[in-house]
Amino acid sequence: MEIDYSVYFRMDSLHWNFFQSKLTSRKIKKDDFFISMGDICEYIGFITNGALRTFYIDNNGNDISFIFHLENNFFTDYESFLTTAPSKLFIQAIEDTEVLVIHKKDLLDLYATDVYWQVYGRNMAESIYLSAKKRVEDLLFLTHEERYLRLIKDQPMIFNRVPQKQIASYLGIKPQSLSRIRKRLTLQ
Amino acid sequence: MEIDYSVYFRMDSLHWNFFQSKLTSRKIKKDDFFISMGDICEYIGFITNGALRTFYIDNNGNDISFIFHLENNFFTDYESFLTTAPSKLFIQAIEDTEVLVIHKKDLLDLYATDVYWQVYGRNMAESIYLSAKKRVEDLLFLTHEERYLRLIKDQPMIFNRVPQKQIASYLGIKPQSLSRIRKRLTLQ
DNA sequence: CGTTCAGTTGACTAAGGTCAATTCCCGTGG
DNA sequence: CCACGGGAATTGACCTTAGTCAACTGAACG
Repeated sequence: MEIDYSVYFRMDSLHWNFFQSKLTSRKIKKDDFFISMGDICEYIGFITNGALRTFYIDNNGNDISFIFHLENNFFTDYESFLTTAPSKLFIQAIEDTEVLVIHKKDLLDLYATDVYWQVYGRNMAESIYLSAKKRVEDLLFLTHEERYLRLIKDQPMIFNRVPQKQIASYLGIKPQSLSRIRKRLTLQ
Repeated sequence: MEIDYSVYFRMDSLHWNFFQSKLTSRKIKKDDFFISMGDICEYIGFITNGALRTFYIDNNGNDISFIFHLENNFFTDYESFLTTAPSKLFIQAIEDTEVLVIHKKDLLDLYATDVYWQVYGRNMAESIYLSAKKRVEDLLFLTHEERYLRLIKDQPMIFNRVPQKQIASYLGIKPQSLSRIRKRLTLQ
C-alpha cells in the first residue's frame, strides 16, 4: 500500500505526479546526519517515517536544539539552501528515518517551468517565515515555564522521542532547570 | 531633487518605473499609528524619511518592541498581510515619517502579470524569513548583555532615537536591567 | 555485572524582576 | 525667564529564578 503524500505537499494530483518524479527517497539511520555544520544544504526534505532534530553547537560547545521534525513534515536548512552558505547547524536522525528529498537544482528548474511552482515556492517561504515569527514571539513573550507548557501542547509526541536535555536547550534553559520546572508543576 | 529608490527595491529601471506607479506616498506624524492591533494589514511599506517601531501589547499590558524600522527599510505586519488575519501588533511613528506603500491588491496583480514579480515576491519572503531566523538565533544563543552589544553594533542609530525602555523590551528585559547592564559595562 | 549517560536533587552563586525612592531631563505654562 | 510637572533613567533593597558544580539514582546496554 502506497501512501499518497500529495495532501501534505498541497498539490493537485497533476502537479503532484510531476513533482513526485523529482523526489528521491532516502534512509537515514538513527544518529546519522543529514547535514553537518559547514555543509551546504542542497535539499528540501519531507519525513515519511521517523524524526530528525536540527541543532546548533555554539562557540562554547553547547548543543542547542533549533527544531524537532516529526513524520509528515518538511525540513531543511533553509538559510543555507537559499544563500548557498555553509550551514551553521546539524540535522540528525533521532530515530531510523525515511525521507523524500528534492534537489535545489530540480526545484529551480520547476520554478523556471511554470508560474505554478513560483507561487508554490513563495507560499513555502511565507509559511516558513510564519513559523520562525511564531518562535520569536514565544521567546519574547513567554516565561520558561510557559514555553514548556506550550511545547507540550504543540508537540506532545516529542517528549517520548527525545531526551529531556535536548528539550531544555530548545526552551533556552539548562537540563537542571527543566527538571525543576517539571517538579514544580507536578507539586501544584 | 528626486531620490532614486530603485536600488533599495532591487529592481532594474524598467520594472521600477512600473512598480513606482503602484506606490503611494504617505506621511505619518510622530506617535501616530500605521497599524493598530486588530487591523488587517493591507500594505507593504518603505520608509523614505523618519522611523517606525513595531511592538506588541501583551496580555499583561506590557509594551514589547518587535522591530525598529529606520529610513530606507521596508516594514509591514507580514503575518497579517499574508494571512489577512487581524494584526497582533502596532506600528507607530517614532518621528514624523514619510513612507511609500503598495497595496496588497496591487502586489497580487503584479504577481499575476509576470513571473518577474513572482520571483520578486518569493525573494522578499525569503529575506524576511532570514531576518526572523537571525532574531531567533540571537534570542537562543546570546545573553542579555551580548544581545545589547549586538544591537549597538547592528543598529547604533537607534539609541539616539528611541527611549531606553523600548530597547529593553526589544532585548527581552526590563528597563532597570538594561540600566544595570549599561552601568556594568561602563565600569569595566 | 559493570559502565555509561540521562535525570534528579542539593547547596550555592549570579542575574534579572519587583517595588519604591530619587534624580535627571525636557517641555510647558505662568 | 523661571518654576513646575511628568516621564525616563538610575539606584537601592529585596525576592525569585536560573546557572553552576557536584553527588546520587536509575535505566539501558553491552
